[in-house]
Amino acid sequence: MQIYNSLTRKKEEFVPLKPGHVNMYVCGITAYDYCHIGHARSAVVFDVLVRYLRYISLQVTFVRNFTDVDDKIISRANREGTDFESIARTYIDAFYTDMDRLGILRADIEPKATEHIAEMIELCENLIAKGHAYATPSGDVYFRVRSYESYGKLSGRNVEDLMSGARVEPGEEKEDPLDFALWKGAKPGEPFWPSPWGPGRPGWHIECSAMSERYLPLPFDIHGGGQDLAFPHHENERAQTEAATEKQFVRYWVHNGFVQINSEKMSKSLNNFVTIRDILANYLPEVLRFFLITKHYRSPLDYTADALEESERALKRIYLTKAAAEAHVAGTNWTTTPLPTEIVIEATALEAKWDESMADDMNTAAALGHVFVLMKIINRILEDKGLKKSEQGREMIRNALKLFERWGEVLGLFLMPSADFLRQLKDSRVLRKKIDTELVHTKLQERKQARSEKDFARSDAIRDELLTLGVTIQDTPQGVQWDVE
RNA sequence: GGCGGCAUAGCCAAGUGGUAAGGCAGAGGUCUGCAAAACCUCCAUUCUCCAGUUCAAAUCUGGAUGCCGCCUCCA
Repeated sequence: MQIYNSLTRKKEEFVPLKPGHVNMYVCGITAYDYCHIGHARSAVVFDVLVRYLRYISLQVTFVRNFTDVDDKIISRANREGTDFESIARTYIDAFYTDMDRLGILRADIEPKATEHIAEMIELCENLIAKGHAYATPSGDVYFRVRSYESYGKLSGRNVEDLMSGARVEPGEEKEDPLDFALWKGAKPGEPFWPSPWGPGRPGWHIECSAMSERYLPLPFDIHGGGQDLAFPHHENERAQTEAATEKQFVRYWVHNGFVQINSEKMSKSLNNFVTIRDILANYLPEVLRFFLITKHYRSPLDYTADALEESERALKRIYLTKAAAEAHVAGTNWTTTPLPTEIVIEATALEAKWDESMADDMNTAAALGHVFVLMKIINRILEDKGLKKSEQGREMIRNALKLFERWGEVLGLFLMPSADFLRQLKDSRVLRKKIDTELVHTKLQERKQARSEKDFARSDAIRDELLTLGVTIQDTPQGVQWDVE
């Protein structure tokens, strides 16, 4: 496949270092709050990447860490009068709850920073020994940025440009404003671990360097994370690991784009964070997942309620088609009517097109387009009385269902039994629109009575009344059905 | 100020040299007591603007305009 490498700023052919095997590390969360939709996007993007790599028969070792000690965790613990461990535990548990609902596969290795303090200390010692870092009297250790000559390459900046924005906080003992902390001496009331520089705790960047090197041989193939992590976090990781090991750190850097809320950046000051929980209170997890892959992973994605509802409608259509297809292939008495060649040609081409889209820097937006074409093919057969009974048509639909399954496995979509999805969707809409189902059933009874008396004026009046509540009804041969729009 | 990205129909969105995927909305049709849902068909001679390269440009180059991100914790 082709993948965009942030380091070279180009799409490159992805060739794992060890044939057939991919080593991949993605920065996980800092466990100090509930995950928001931005975390969800990052998680889904790399989840699809792992699933896709496995789909193309590569073995993947996937490492995703947890930062479970950090300034923000500590300050939240202080604010809530508890310890940092309990804050970290709470939000790691919440992470699993949310991500499981989104169908995010567990990573193969999920290290926690506090379990790897020894490796971090060792890395600091190594950097000091090589002259890339230095300890200060108060027990901090800083990385000597100017000692690593390609600093800035990943994020596309040079040290001179960085100088203008750099500053030294009061109390810092840096040789150079650009230097960053590898180890922070403990202040009163903070958690600490013993070290050669006195009690303290690791800086954020060193955690990922230590944990990735601990579990993956260098250089490893893919390092992922959100776009904002490129600088300074990934830049610093790269500097630390390459300076310490004198080996290349990462072969392909992959960064996902941001989620915006109503065209604005999510930020503390705008107070517009939307958590996964907020969304899943109103929408099915699969709807959110679908929405998150409707756009290419490197582009910004704008979250709005309308956009999510559009995804919901689209998914509903897909499941309806899938349900119809499944019911159809279970039938009997087939004919030898041949399928028109143009349908056969289009369907045959579709699988290759889908593969091409995904192989092109994981173009999920294009891949979803092909899913809709597949639906159209299924529906064309189902709607044509001749083709519907045809043996060839049935085979085509069977194949289409197999494709749905294979593609769905990669995208993490369309995996529920159709009836379950459709039922859950209706329940979710009833809840969201606060529909009084008792009232609906009463009204439907009245309408049934009216219809049996051929009192269509009254029947239609009831229908209009329900419509104002957001309830649509359909008269089918199996009786009346209702749904929420 | 430095670095980077984006600009495709009413809206969302693919498309990096060969003549505009897909979705939503809209129009027509099938179905229906009428509807709805579902399905089918139609819906950009054109890709922000200007200049250039080329047999050929939404795609490459230069310029203009507009929007956005990073440079500080951030997915």
